[in-house]
Amino acid sequence: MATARGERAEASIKDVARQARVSIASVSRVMNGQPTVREETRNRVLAAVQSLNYVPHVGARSLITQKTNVVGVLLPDLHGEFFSELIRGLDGLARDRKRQLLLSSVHGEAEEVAAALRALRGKVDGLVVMSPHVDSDLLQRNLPSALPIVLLNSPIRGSGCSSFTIDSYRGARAMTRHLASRGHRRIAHLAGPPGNWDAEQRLRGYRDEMRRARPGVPLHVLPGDFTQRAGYEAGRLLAASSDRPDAVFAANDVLAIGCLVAFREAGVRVPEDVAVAGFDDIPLSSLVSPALTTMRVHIAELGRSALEHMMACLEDPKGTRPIARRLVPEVVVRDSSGAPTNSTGRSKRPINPR
Amino acid sequence: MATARGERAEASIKDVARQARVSIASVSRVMNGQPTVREETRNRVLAAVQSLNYVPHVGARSLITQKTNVVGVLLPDLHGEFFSELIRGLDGLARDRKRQLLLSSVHGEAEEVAAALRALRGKVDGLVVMSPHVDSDLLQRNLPSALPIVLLNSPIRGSGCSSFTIDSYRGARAMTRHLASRGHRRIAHLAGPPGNWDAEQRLRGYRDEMRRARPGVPLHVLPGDFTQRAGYEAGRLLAASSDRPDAVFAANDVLAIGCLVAFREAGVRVPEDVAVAGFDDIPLSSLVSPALTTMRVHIAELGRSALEHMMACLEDPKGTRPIARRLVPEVVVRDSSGAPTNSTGRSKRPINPR
DNA sequence: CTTTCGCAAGAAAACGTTTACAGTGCACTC
DNA sequence: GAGTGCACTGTAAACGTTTTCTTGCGAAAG
Repeated sequence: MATARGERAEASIKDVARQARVSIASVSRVMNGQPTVREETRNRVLAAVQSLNYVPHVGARSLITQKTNVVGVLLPDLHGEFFSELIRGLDGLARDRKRQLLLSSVHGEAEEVAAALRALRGKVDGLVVMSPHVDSDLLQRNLPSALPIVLLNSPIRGSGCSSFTIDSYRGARAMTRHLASRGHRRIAHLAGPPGNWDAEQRLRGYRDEMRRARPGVPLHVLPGDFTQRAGYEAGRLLAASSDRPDAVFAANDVLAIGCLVAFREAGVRVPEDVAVAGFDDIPLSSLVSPALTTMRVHIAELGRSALEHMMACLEDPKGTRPIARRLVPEVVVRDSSGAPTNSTGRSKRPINPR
Repeated sequence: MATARGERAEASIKDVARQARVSIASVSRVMNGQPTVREETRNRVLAAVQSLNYVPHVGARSLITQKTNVVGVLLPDLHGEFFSELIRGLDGLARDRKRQLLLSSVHGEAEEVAAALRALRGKVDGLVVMSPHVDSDLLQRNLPSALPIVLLNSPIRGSGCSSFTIDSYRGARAMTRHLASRGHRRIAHLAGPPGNWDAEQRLRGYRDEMRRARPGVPLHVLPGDFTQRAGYEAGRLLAASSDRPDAVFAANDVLAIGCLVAFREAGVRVPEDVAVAGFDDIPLSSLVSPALTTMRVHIAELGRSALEHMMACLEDPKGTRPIARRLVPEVVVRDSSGAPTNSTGRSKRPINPR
C-alpha cells in the first residue's frame, strides 16, 4: 500500500516474469489477453503484476508492433478559436478511437516544419498537417515516406496524400453575393495574410464575384493577417475614412470581430452604417453583438472527418486511395450584414447550442 | 529524386551503415554530432543519410535514453476557451523548449483516467494533469511512480506532486465583495458542477463573503455545470422569476455569457436591471456586450508556468522539491457589473490585446 | 506400446537505437 | 624495436516489448 511515489524505477516485464516464475513470453501473453495460457499461470502473473504495479511500456511495445496509437498534429499556430475548434474535433474522434494526439505547432515554416516533421518519426502512426503557406515542395521533401498523411487546408497536387480543404473560393463568392443581395454596393475586403492559401482563395473569390455582381465598382482590399488586432486597425482606418464602404467582408471571423470592436468604439453603427461579415463561424461569432454574419465551416467536423479518414487509411493501408475532399461552407446570416433589401426585420436566431 | 511517397519502408540506421560502409555506431555518432569521428567517415555517413532520406527513429532512441521529449497532458474536456487557452499556454512553452505535447482528454473519470494514465507510460517524460473531480485516491493509485507530475486545479495533499491551482475561494470572495461594493444586495450564485474542486471553492467563497458583507440576505444558489447552455437556462429562469436578484455571480465566464444571452433575449437589461459577473476571464469575455466583469486568471500563464516547473523537475529530478503554487486571480471590472455607486460613467476599457 | 496430436510455456530473434568497451593502426618515446 | 598513448572505429549489450519457433508433456488414436 505504501507505494510512495518516486521511490524506484518502474517494474519491467522481466521483473514480473521473475516474480511469477514464468518466462517473459507468458507475461506478454497474459497482458495481451491471449487464450493460450493456463488458468493457474495467468493468476500467478496477474498477482505479480498487481504487486509490482506493473504497467507495460507502450514505447517498447510500439517499437516492435510498428503501431503507436498516436496521431501527430502539425499546426501553424494555436491562437484563436479556429484552432481550438479544430483540436476539439480531432480530439473527439481520437478519444472515441482510443488514440492520442501529439501536438506540434510551428510558425517559422521551412526549417522549423522540417524539424518538427523529423521529431515525429517513430512516434506517430499518421500525420494531420495544416500548412497554410503553400510550400508544397518543402512539405513533399520532408514527409517521411511511409506515413499516412492528411493535409488540412492546402492541397498538394500529386503528392499522394489526402487533403481536406474548405472551399474558400466558393465561400467567398457566396458571401460577396450575399452582401450584394443585401443591397450593399461598395464592398471592401479585409484580407488574410499573403501566402496563406485560404486567404488567397477568399480574396480571389471576392474579386471574381465583385466583377460579376458589381461590375464597375472598384475593388477595395485592405491588408490583414487573421488577427483581431489587424481587424481592429483596419476598422479604425475605415471608421475615420472619408469614403467608407457599405460593407466589409473580412477574410475570417477574428478579423471581422476586431473590426466590429473598432466600429463600436468609433460610434459607427453595424449594420446601419456599415455591414460586416466574416468567415469560419467560430463559436464566438454568434455571441458578439451584433451577431456576425459569416460562412459556416463546421471546423470541428473538418478535423473530425480528416482524422477519421486517416484512421481508415491506418487500418487498411492498401485499400484506401488518397482523396481530396473539399467542404463547401454555407452562408449564415445574422445581424451584422444588415436587413434584407425588401424587409425590415432583424433576424432573430436562437443561440448557438454548443 | 523520384522518391514518390509510400514506396518502401523507412531506412534504418543499419541501412545507412551498410551504404556508408561503416558500423552503426559511427552513424549514431555522426547523427549525434560527436566530435570523435574522422572528417571522411562523417562525409560518407552524411552522404548515405542524404541518399536514403534517413531520419532517426526517435521512438527507438527514447527506449534506451529514457527520454521522450514529450509531456503528457491529461484534461477533463476540451470544450471552451478555458481549455484552449490552457493548451495555448502549454504549447507555447513546449515549443520554446523543443518539446511536444501528448494530449489526452477524459470525461468518465475513474476507470477512464486510469486507462489514459496507463496508455502514457513510456511515451512521456512527465505529466500535466487536470483532474477537477477530487478523486485523489484514484489518481494517487494510478500514477506511474517515477513520473514527474504537475497537477492543475485540485491539489492532492501529501501526494508528492507539485500543483498549480487557482485560488478560487479568494477569487470568489473578491468578486462577491466587488458586487456588493457596487451596491447590489441580493446576489445570486450560478454554481459550477458539483464535485468539481474549483466550483466548490467558488461556491464556498460566495457563501462566506455574503455572510460577511450581506448578513441576513438569504443565499441564492442556482445549479449549473460550466456550460453555456446551463447559463442560458438559469438566465431564462431568473428573467422570468418574480424576485429577480440584483446581481448574478456565475462560477465561470461561459455560464455568465449564457446567462447574458438569455437576459438579452428576455429584454432584461444588463447591468441596469441585473448585474452579471463571471470567473476566468476567457478572451471572449471582453468582447461580449456588455463586456463581462470577471476574475482574471491568466489561464495561458497558468499552463505555461506549470509546464515550466515540470521541465525544471525533468532537468534536475533531485534538485527540485514539489511545490504548491496558488495563483490569486484579480477582479477585472467591465460593464456588466454596473456603475460604481458613486459614479455614473461606464468603464471604457481598451480591447483585450491578444 | 508406440505414434500423433494439441496445448502450454520457454528460448531467442527482432524492432532501431545508444554506449561501454575493445580493438586497430599509427606516431611517438625511450 | 618494443612500449605508450592517441584517434578512430567496430562489437556487442542494453532498452522493454512481441512473436516465431521449439520443446515438453499428457491424452487420444492406432
